[in-house]
Amino acid sequence: MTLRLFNTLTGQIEALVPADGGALRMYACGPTVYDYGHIGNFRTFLQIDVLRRFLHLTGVPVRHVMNITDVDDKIIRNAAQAAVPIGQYTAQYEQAFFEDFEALRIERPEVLPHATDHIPRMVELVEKLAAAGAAYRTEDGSWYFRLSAFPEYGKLSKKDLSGIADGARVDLDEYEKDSARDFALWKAVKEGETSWDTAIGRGRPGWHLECSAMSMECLGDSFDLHAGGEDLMFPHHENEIAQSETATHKPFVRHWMHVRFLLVDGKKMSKSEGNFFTIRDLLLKGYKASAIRLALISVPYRHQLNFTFQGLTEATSAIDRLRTFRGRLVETVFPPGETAPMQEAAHHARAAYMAALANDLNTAEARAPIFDLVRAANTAIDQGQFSAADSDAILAVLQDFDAIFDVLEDRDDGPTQRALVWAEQVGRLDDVAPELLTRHSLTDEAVETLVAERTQAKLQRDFARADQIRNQLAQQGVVIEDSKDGVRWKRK
RNA sequence: GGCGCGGUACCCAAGUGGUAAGGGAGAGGUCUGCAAAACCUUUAUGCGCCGGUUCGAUCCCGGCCCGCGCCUCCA
Repeated sequence: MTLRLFNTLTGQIEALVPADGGALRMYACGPTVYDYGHIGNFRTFLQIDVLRRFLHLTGVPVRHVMNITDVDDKIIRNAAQAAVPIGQYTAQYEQAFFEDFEALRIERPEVLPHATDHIPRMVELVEKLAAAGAAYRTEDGSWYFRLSAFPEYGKLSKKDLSGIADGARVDLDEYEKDSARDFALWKAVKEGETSWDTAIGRGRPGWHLECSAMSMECLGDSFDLHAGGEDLMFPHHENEIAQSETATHKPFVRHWMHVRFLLVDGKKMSKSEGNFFTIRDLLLKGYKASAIRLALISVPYRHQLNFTFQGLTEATSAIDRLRTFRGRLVETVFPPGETAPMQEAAHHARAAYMAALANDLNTAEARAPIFDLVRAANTAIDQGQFSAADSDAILAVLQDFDAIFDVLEDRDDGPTQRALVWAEQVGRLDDVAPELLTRHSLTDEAVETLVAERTQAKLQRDFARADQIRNQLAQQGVVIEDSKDGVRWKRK
């Protein structure tokens, strides 16, 4: 099954296949590690994770490169304020970023280049552009890209910049950019700033240059897919195309994927609006990592996602339903054999699920057949028309579902515990939801003991005692479920 | 102003030229000592408004209203 994915460059939904028949070579613009990542950042990374997981599920090997921008204006400014070297400053946020990555179960890209490790490649690229007459140096020692050298500029974002590109030239005496739209390739050193001494002078790379240099170094002059948030389309990706294609005279990227923004309560997230959330903020409020993951991927990547706390709560309930169902299949002993309706239902669910994903990664549509299957199977089980092979077939479908969504296994405790430890370290315990602190006051063994005592009480028809224990456990976040096959409990 | 996206039930959210997936929430019921879980039933003659094309439009075309994003650092 071939993935059909919208291509920003052509405006069409097109098959995404490796050009050379080997691994699909993809590049995603990664984080600038100057602060904690927010849910908007992670929506983009999660959607890219859905893409790579689907490629894997369909047997397409992937070589995925994501850069770490570890030098830029904000980093230099913040590191100076903290009076530490930028490498020390960025290390803590890079570590935090990957902790959040792991909490959300985002798969690690194959290659994670750091900008500061690839300065020579960037310098080479500037030299190459300068030789071609497409880059020039200003009096202060900065280098700019000459937009007029690349007539196709604007082809990705569909902007017509012809009127601006030919705008008024300024006198050479003013030592300014030749054209207002020309963008910086290399920024000359300023007093006290981190810089590199190179053949093109002392300074540091511009952001756009970093991505061109590292992507081509890791993936070749032309590669299959480049992904990022919609805001990067212009000017960042447009500039990457201009630099790269001017330098190589080859098509830079065949397929461009842009993830639309996440809104919070209908508005773009920003610190000034007060609707700005990091993953850690949500974990401390008591939301589960799996719920965050599901909420952020359930709306297809080409649609705006309006993030709300209610949405997180709904995702939590949806996950509970799936986990409960799977638990039922795993724990129940069904009679041997298979039933035609259930085999058919399983087959149909998988086909519908895969087709929805193959169609431009429609995650919302992909969920539906899975929930249909849950209902059909639960009904069949209740009616005693369900066999062991049906269970196996459905578990296999769930496994494929989880190969993308990855929420069925309850691994939520780890991220929450780590967030609590972090909150203590950085002095944010005041932001922790109270129930989170009491939730884990009971060990599994203690719960088992109480559950056993309650079962005993029930056998003796001492329902008052049994209910008392159940209430006590509920207050500590443990839910009890009685069934024919025994007592189940889970942490809420 | 330029470019682009969206407006579907109480909420979230797919989708199709032939009469509306799924999730959540609510209500009633089955089961249960009672709950929980699970299942069943139920909640849009309707898909922003007005025209047009069509045998037929929520889905195509035009206009209007409303919301949002990008155009500057930004996922």
